[in-house]
Amino acid sequence: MATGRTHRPATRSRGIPEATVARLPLYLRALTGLSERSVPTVSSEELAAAAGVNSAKLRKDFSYLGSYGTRGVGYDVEYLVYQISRELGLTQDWPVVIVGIGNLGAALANYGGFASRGFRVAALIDADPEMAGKQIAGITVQHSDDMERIISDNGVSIGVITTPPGVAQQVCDRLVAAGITSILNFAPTVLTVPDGVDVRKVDLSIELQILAFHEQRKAGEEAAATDGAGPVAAVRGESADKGPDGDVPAVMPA
Amino acid sequence: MATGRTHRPATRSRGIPEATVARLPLYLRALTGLSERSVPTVSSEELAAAAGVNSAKLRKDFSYLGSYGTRGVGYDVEYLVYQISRELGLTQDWPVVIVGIGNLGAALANYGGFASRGFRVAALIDADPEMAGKQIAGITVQHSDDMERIISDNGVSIGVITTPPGVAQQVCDRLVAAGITSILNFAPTVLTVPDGVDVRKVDLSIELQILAFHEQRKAGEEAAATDGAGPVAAVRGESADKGPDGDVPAVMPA
DNA sequence: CCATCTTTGTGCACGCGTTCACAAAGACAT
DNA sequence: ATGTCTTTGTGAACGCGTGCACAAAGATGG
Repeated sequence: MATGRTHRPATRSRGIPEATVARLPLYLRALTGLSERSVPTVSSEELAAAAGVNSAKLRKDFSYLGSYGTRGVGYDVEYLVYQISRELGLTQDWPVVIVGIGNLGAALANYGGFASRGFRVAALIDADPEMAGKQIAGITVQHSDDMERIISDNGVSIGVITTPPGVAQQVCDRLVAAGITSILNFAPTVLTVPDGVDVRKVDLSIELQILAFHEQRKAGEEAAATDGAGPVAAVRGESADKGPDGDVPAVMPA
Repeated sequence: MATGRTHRPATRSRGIPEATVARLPLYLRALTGLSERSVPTVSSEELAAAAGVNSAKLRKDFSYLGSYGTRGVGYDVEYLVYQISRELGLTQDWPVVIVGIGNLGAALANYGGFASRGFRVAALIDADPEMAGKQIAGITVQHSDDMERIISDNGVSIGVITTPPGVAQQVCDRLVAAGITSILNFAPTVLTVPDGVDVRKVDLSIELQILAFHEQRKAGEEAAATDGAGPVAAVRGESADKGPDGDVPAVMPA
């Protein structure tokens, strides 16, 4: 049962709760904005509003990092920017490889937010020989045959997977074997990795489906309020063309 | 003062916990795979493995939907696909607009996963007059002047924002005013919306920063284990708790 | 029909995360 | 120095999510 974990078992990294870690980048972004406007200090209330969270939560989050505030005044913006950056490991440079240079991979390569804060796209890798040699965002695409060498030579530890789902696990395995220990997965697949490797997934389809759920609920409530007749009347008409996959009529067994 | 919750206050939609809703798409994907391979039934253990979750959790999740399993046998794949699809509102068609047709917006427009299950890109909208009229993924880009009409005419209730952060809030406001009630936000900004509007955000930069945190932690532990001369060498003084006083090096990550 | 075996559905306990509420700490004015 | 005022840092309560462990339910075979 060497099954890799997909989800971190709440390791409680170093006393800093996972939920707090996930919010630190949010605070950092808000603080950077203040820093650019030369705001010297900020209260937990103000910063919380800017980050869209509860102020008590923010204070508790910061308390895990240490006592960096001054009572009666607030937090020193520059100092806090530095402390959070350091805590997140952004004072060093993280080389990143992107594997799978389709539309999404190319978009990410061009995405400014990548380079902005401690991350540097060290290489773009694709399995298509046609792609190799092409320039994207000023970076030459390399063939996946050289994956291991590229990762080793550049000391890369973070990989981004933007391949089709069919090859994602296979790519993942090679990345891990080559020394990658953190993966950001855009492919709609459950990746299995050994212990010690972190995987975070970004799944557009899932996000949309969650929105659809709430949207449906809203429509249902609204309809129930206006009238009992059905909002979802023609729901299952749908019919015809349907999927490349064996999408089925889905009969109702008892 | 404007309401504007960014985070849903755990509405507990209709007895179905939010955490469960977030996992339903995962189950649905695994089930679709089984369906394509004509697997008739599946046990909670098998399906949980395929979805990368705990089997008890999966059973509990399904219990919120009803008692759809058969003890001693498992779950009927087709039936479950239908039930989950219905619960998520995927038996109807959801028209979606994408606003901001840069690299990312174009990538999403081309993304197959969009159309695959209940979602249809009804329109691509951009503020640049140069973009208007161009064809992307077989869809003609329209100018943002027509945003309200497009949304109204097509009965769109879900919007995707892939604009630069500077205009995201403004675009969001217009979308909401035009009738959009669910937003998927890719811009690195905290969006403020009225009650009744759902926002989910996808933030590449934040995901990377979370990975960096864990990566740094791993490097630190490793270095501590192998003693002093770790691979990352000059990560930082780290050890002692810095100067408690305002001795601030304060780096400025642009 | 009864025994056995498999698998679901769930009661229960536990831990994490969130929020409230307030005492302690420091700034600032007099 | 002293009092007042602001804001932090945190103890404590609460609710949600998770996972264990098991009884109930149904299939299956004799």
